[in-house]
Amino acid sequence: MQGNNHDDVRRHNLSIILRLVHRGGAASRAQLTRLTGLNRSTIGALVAELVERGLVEERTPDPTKLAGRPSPIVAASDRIVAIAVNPEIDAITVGAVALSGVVHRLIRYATPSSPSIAEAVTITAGIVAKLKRDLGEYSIIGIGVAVPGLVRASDGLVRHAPHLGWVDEPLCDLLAAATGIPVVAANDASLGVTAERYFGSGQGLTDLVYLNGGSSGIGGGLVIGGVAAGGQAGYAGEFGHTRVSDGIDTDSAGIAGTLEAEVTRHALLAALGLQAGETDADTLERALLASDSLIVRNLVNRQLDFLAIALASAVNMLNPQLIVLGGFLAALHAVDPERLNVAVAALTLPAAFAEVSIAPAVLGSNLLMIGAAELAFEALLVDPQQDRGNTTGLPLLGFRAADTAAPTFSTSQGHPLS
Amino acid sequence: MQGNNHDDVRRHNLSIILRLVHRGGAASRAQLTRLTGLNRSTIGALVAELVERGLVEERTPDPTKLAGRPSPIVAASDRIVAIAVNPEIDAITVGAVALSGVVHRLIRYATPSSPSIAEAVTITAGIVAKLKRDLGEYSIIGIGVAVPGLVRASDGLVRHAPHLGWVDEPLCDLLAAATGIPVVAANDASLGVTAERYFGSGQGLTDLVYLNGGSSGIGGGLVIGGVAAGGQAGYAGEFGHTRVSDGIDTDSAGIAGTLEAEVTRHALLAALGLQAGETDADTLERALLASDSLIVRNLVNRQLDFLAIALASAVNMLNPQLIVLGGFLAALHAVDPERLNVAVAALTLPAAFAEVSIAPAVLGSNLLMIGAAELAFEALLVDPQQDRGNTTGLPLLGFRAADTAAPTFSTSQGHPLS
DNA sequence: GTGATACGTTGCCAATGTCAACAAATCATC
DNA sequence: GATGATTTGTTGACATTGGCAACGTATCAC
Repeated sequence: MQGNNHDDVRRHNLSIILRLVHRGGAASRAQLTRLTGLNRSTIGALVAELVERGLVEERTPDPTKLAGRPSPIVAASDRIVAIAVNPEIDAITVGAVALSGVVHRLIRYATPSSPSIAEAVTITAGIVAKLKRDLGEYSIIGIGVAVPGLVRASDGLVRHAPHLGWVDEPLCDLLAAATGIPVVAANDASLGVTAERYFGSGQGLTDLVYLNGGSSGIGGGLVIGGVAAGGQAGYAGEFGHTRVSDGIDTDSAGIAGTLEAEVTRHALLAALGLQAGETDADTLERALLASDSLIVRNLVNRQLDFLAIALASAVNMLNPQLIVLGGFLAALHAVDPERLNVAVAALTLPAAFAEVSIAPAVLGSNLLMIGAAELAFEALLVDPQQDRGNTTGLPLLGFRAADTAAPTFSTSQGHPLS
Repeated sequence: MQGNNHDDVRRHNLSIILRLVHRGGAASRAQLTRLTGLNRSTIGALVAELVERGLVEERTPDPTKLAGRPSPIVAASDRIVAIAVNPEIDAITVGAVALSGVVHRLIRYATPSSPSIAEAVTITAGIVAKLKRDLGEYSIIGIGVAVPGLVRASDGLVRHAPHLGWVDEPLCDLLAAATGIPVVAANDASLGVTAERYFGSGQGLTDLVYLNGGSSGIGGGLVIGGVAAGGQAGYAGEFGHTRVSDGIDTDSAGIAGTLEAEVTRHALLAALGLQAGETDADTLERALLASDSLIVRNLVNRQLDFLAIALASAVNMLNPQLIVLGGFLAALHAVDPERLNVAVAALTLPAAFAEVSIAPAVLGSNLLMIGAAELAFEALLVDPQQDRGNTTGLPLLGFRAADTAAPTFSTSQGHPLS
């Protein structure tokens, strides 16, 4: 229950403009005027401040067919960069993502075994140090980490990452100390839903359920009423432990009859005769679609029916607009979307089912990079004036590398923003 | 994505002060200063505006033991009134609830049979007309209806109220036309969670799950991330249709093995040898606690275990701080809270279970009156300046009865606010 | 009664968005 | 190519609002 003062208005308006150009792509000043309802002169002043802070750039107007004075294009800067990190069992992936959506760098560092927390921090810090040098002229405003496990929202403590064997590890503090850059972390599936919500199949929706099927289990994330729902401590979205049967098989948490116990990637691979380590999501989907084995088909149907029970629970409880399926759940869905639809319809209230869609995730391998970068950008998007009070005259947005060697890009590719 | 201007700041600040004194009870100006972070002079100006609009009243300071000038007490007005309506199968209950929390009137109109939509509107409009006369000097700002069924949030259409037999009834429009007062409607359980959240056991919490057990089934409501989660169309919270077993019994929607199919008030009453129509929630709870029948105890245990499955799904999915149980679910809980706790713990992730509590609803029979009134107050709380632009000099907040007959109160009782 | 403390009130100030008038840049038409 | 219509950026005056400091006021402790 905080009161508003003038600074809040300015901050809010700057925040809205920055969010619009970051998430919606470049927009003309005239478009911003219409979208925000603010006055032309106000937009002019706000954009000027964002330009001065280096957060957006103004480009010459696009040639348009309309009469009238052309409006300059406002685009999020390529030079404001977040570092996205995703530690996994066999590799650590690090990306440098600009506010504009451009992925400047994408580095996958394979590890011989599942990294300990110390190894993960050391490896990441090393990659970050290199990125600092390479991206010397860019402002690195933060690091976002997508963790395959439970992450406490308040301080980024990794409560339990079963896959990696981490328990109660202060990942954020360690990585911040090792790099000198602010670090935020969250559950990977929560970040997946963030990415899908802003840049994927959930654009513009307010009530969104995301389920991701990974090799170690099923996780998910929620957007409810337009806000990412983390729950009290950030553990929301654990769909894998939803009860779907009276079976006795247990999941990773030792609970019987859950979605994660009944619907597994492992079982699908085994039925197909594929090796776990060598099969990515696309390969699995192609193999499932190509298979004419009755055993495989029966397994798929069985898993789809269990999945439907969990989705039905979510639909009845949350009345979402869209359910997004990622990982091997997307592959399952691709085999027989109609079966899933019918099964969910049979278990839900007609009114709630009427306007829900079930769709595969559209963002591919960059999903977690985009989500983790978004997490790191959030502080800046909430308050684009973070460096106010700075009297040095220098931009203080996050860390600025001292080294100014010309950057060379190994990867440079935009979000599917437009 | 709307921009802020000056009016928004003022509106927001007025809104916050009004919410504080409405939901938190009377507060001194000095307290408001501390709570909002606003300046003393600003609080003075804002409170003066609210007083002028008749929304709050300033009282002489309470005698305090502190040194210094005493601060006037700001309290929500008794004269700003919302009308709460709850149609049920055997009666229509109408209450007149003041912004201060005082319940000026509470009228239960018994109906010989389940009312049709036309009957419900006519009966309600009659009671409202009488309330208008009786409360002539008061401003009636709106009507809130708690409907036992699915209500579309966008326009208050009653999609399906199985208990009453209503399908796609434009209740809000009909009642607004019959009374001349703006009407809003929502699902009764959603309003229950609103009431519990602001005035009951969920005060100050941001993530809250509410399940209510009624004679016709099990409904519920959610507060997620501090906002009431209605889902895309307002149908969220239908916990009754969560799958809890592989059983073949079906619920009111024809779905088998759901919470509502396995956990019923009817079965409890039958085991106790009680009549449905004559047993209220308290009586049921006392009978359950007093019973030493093994059959009853086994049934209770069975129902508690099924309830635990549904609650565990909610905990894993939503990571709430509190689960509130109302109606006969509170009675079930009272019999053996520990059994329920243990059963939920066994089905949830330890991290998510660690900080969740399961508690009975504390608001009694006034629950829906308070929730429905809150729904009607919401527009005023969002924008206390609703009548700006009014040049007549008269207060235009909602309807003002023409008749000024001195009101006599049949019921006058405060919320459990303080 | 005196001082300390806490708080309301008042007048001035700074920040911000709005508005209206004007300038600039484009398209359509002649 | 000149002209008008249209759209938009720019500029300066303006209104509104909350912050702030000085002052006044009401209580308590001694």
